[in-house]
Amino acid sequence: MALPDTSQYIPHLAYDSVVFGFSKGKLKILLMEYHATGWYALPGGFVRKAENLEDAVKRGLFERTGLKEIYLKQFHTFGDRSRYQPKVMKTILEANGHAIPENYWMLDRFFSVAYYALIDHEKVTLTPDNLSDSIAWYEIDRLPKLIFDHDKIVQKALQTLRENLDRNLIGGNLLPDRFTMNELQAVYEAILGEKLRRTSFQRKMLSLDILDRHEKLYTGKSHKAPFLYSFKLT
Amino acid sequence: MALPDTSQYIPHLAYDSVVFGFSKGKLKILLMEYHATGWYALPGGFVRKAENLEDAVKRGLFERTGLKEIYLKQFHTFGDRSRYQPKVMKTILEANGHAIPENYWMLDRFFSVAYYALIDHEKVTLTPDNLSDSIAWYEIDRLPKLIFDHDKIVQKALQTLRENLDRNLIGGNLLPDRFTMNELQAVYEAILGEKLRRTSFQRKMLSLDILDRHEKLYTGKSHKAPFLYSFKLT
DNA sequence: TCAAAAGTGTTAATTCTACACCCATGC
DNA sequence: GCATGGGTGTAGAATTAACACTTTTGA
Repeated sequence: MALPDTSQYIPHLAYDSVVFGFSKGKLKILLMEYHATGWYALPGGFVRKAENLEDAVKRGLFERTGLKEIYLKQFHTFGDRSRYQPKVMKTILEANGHAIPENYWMLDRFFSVAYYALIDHEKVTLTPDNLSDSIAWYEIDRLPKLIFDHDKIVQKALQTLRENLDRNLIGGNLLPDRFTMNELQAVYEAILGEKLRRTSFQRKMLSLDILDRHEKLYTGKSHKAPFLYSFKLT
Repeated sequence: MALPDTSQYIPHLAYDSVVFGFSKGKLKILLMEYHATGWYALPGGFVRKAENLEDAVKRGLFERTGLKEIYLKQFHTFGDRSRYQPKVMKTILEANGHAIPENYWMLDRFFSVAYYALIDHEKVTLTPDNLSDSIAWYEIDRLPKLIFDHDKIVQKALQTLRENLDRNLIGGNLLPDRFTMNELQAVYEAILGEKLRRTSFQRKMLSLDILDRHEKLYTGKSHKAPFLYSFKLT
C-alpha cells in the first residue's frame, strides 16, 4: 500500500470527525487505533483538490461505516500551532512500514475542520483504513488518551452537541427509525449527562409535535406496552 | 508594493471576518472596496506558517481597525468548490497593476475560516490594506453585492450572532463601556431585526444580574435622566 | 390480583406579558 | 404646571414542574 501523494489532496488541510452512536444505554464515539503504536485517534482524512469539503467528510465516513445518509455538522476548525506534532505522525507512518520521502506532505502542519456525526449504531459496518488496524466504539466517558488535540476536539463536539440538542431536535438521529419514549429519553440523558424526569420528558416531546405515534411494542414484560414513535418527516 | 510570497503563508487557507459595529441606531459591518474594479469584499487574510489561526485573524483586524482586544468568534469554515473563482482574484490583482507570476498561489483554491467580531464603533481607526482603496462601514440591510461567497458568509454570521445573542450576552461588545438601557435595547433590536418591549427588556436585562448600575446621565432633555450601566466583569 | 412500567390529569409554582402608574427633568 | 421618557408595581396569562392517579401487561 503506497503512501498517498500530495498531488491528489489539498495540503495543510484535514478534517476530523466525532461519530456519535448510542448502544446499551451509553453514548459512544468511533476511534481508530494505529498499528503497533497503540495510539488512538479520531477518524479523519484529507480533501481532494476538486472536492467539496463536506463531500470529503462524507466520503471518509462512508468508507468506514458504510453509511451514505448521515447527520453531519461542522462545529469548529482547529488551527493552533501546538497541534503540529510531526514526530507523532512520523512514528505512525513508520510503524506501518512506510519509507517516508523527504519533506513528505503528511508531516506538514495541518488545520483541521471538525465535524460531528450522529448515526444509528445498529446500521454501521466498521471498516478500518490503511494506517489503522482497528476502528471501534468507545464509551464517551471512558476514552483512551488521544493523539494531537483530539481530546479537545471531542470535548468541543460534546459541548456543541449538548447546546444544539434542544434547538435542533437531533437526538433521534442516534436511534433506529422507530423507538420508544424511554429509549429517546435514554439518549437525551446520555448526551446531557443527567437524569431527566420521565413524565416531564414525555410531555415535552409530545408537545413539540415532532413525533408520530405508531403501534405498541410488546416486549413480553409484564407491564403496559410502550408505543413506538418516529420523527415526523419535516 | 510587491505581491505576497507563498513561502510566508499557508497555501489554500484564508480567513474572512465579519466585523459588526453599531452606530446611529444601525447595525453595520466593515467592507473593503477594491481598486478600479469597484468590487466589495469582507476583510480577510492569510495565515503565516508559524502563526496560530486565531492570531492571524487578530493581526488582520488590528491592522485595519487599530484594536487589539476584540470579541471574536469563529462560526464556520467555507470549503465548497463553487467559491473558487480565480478570474475574480486575477482581475483584482491586475487592477492593482501587479504582474502575476505563473501558477501564483493567490489564484489557487482557498478554504476560508470565517469569524465574526463585535467592536465599539467609536474606537475604530480604519486603515485600508494594499489591495483595497477603502474600508468603510455599511448598513447590514444595505450591503452592496460582494465577491465570491461573501454574501453567504455575512448571512451565516448574522444568523449565528442572533442565535448566540441571548446565550452569550454579547450585545454589550458593540457599545462603549457605559451605556443606557435604551442604547442596549437598540443594539438588540438592530441585531434581531425586530422591536422589543421597553419594560420587558429592562426587566429581563436586570434580572440576568449581569449589569452594574452607575450614575445617571443628564442629557439636557426635559425628562428623567437614565442610569448608565456597564457589564459586570465575569 | 400483583408488580412494574407507560401514559395522562391536576394542581402548584414559576415565569412572562401587558398595562398602569409614579418619578425625574427642563422648559 | 406640563410634556417627555425612565423605572417599577401588579394583575392576569402562559408555561413549567411535581405528584398522583389510572391503565396495561404477563406472571
